[in-house]
Amino acid sequence: MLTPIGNQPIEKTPTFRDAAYQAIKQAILAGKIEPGQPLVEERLATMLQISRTPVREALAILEHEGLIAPIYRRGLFVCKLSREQVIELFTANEAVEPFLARRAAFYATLEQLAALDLAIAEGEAGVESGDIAGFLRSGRLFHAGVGMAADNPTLAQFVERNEERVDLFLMSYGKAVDAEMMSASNREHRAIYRAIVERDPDAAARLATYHSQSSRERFAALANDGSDL
Amino acid sequence: MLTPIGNQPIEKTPTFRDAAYQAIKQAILAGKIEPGQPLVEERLATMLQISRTPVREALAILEHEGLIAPIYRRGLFVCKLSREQVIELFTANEAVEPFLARRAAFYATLEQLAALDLAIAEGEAGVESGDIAGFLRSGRLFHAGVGMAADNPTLAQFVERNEERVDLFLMSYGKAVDAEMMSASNREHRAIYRAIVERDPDAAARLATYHSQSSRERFAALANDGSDL
DNA sequence: CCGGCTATTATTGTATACACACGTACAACG
DNA sequence: CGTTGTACGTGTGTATACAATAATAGCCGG
Repeated sequence: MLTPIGNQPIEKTPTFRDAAYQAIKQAILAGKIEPGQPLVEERLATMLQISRTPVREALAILEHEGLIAPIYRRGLFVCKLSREQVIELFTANEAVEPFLARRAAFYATLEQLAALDLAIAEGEAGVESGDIAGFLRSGRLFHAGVGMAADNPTLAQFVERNEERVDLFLMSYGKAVDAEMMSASNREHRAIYRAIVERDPDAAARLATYHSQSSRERFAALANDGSDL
Repeated sequence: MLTPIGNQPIEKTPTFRDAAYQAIKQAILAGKIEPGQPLVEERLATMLQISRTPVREALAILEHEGLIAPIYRRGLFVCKLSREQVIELFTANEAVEPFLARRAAFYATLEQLAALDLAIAEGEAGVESGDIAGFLRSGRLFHAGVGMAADNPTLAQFVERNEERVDLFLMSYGKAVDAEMMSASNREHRAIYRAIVERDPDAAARLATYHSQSSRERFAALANDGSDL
């Protein structure tokens, strides 16, 4: 929690804006909003039982985050990134994840390790049941967890935002994500987790590098044959 | 410029919100708003000759960026980070800057190199004239320039945002930033620049690592003796 | 049947109005 | 003299009203 003065925690703000931000973001990431369809402010407002004002403020933030984008006086749309933009996001994470994994091996608390374990388990469950959105969510949970364990909220948040945008892309091309890719990703997550548990920073960093790169390569390969990517 | 569909550039949105965002952000970064004093929406609105609505949307974004923070129903204030939070930002940049410098050595165009040169010159001028805000601004320009040259806007923006927040902190303790620190920083910038010009990725990355670390250490040392840090 | 023009509608962008909470000043009271 | 309660002002948080523009439907002519 960010504070104006020093870092003394302040009371949470129960504003409609924050609630709308969370609700809309979750709706987008859960795929409940058809990509390509506009996010109509009035509709969102009535759904959330509030007025357009806080909805607009929430949307302004989501736009700044890069999840949605406006066409002037036409509406806001869920972002459809280009292949190049997605690869850029993968590359960005490549720079950060090894750093985070290394630090996580130093600083992770037992609770944080448990959270990682849980995220991996959820991912494996997602593969079993073929729940792509759930699988992707667990992946975000894992990477965010590593970020938190690395004791650097700034970087953790950065990685999480990138993952969100990538996942949003992958979801709209859900058919392209196959079980083999998902389980490969899970295996790599578990390997990173083990290195962190064993407090082996070099291995954690190395495995994170490998995971980042192969994620990007898996995507690039997929995007090359992909019909409409 | 981010787009909803694919990556076809769209017409710029001439909204008051964007104008307010830029204006307020610049005002904050130029130190024109006394830290500790609240940002009163009505005042900002009358200054910019617009209503509170777009001002509020701009402020919501700035809050999300971490430049300002609210106290519920009391107002928005320019963030005063703690020493730990600033070090966290330095650490975050440490993870990213070598990566960017390395890539910049590969991808930088001549125009981008010229921009870097200009930024460094501006920094040296800032040291001469003792213009701390100008010096800091040129530093942001340099780092943002390396980010752009590295052909990864996502990472570039991340570094720039972190720099902004750090600089905001340094400005409020302006007296603590002495000429020796500034010129050391400039020297390191120029060294990185040279490595990029010579297309030497390893040297660029190494020098960027050194620069990031010594920046953090300079700050930490300063924050340790500093009277009221 | 189809293309172009106009009227209507829908939705954004902005302004204004209202409600509520917090801070302050001052008075009443112990 | 200190404390408490209350009235008032300031400013946020939210709702509503208005303006401008792009999409759409209807209409007419070919």
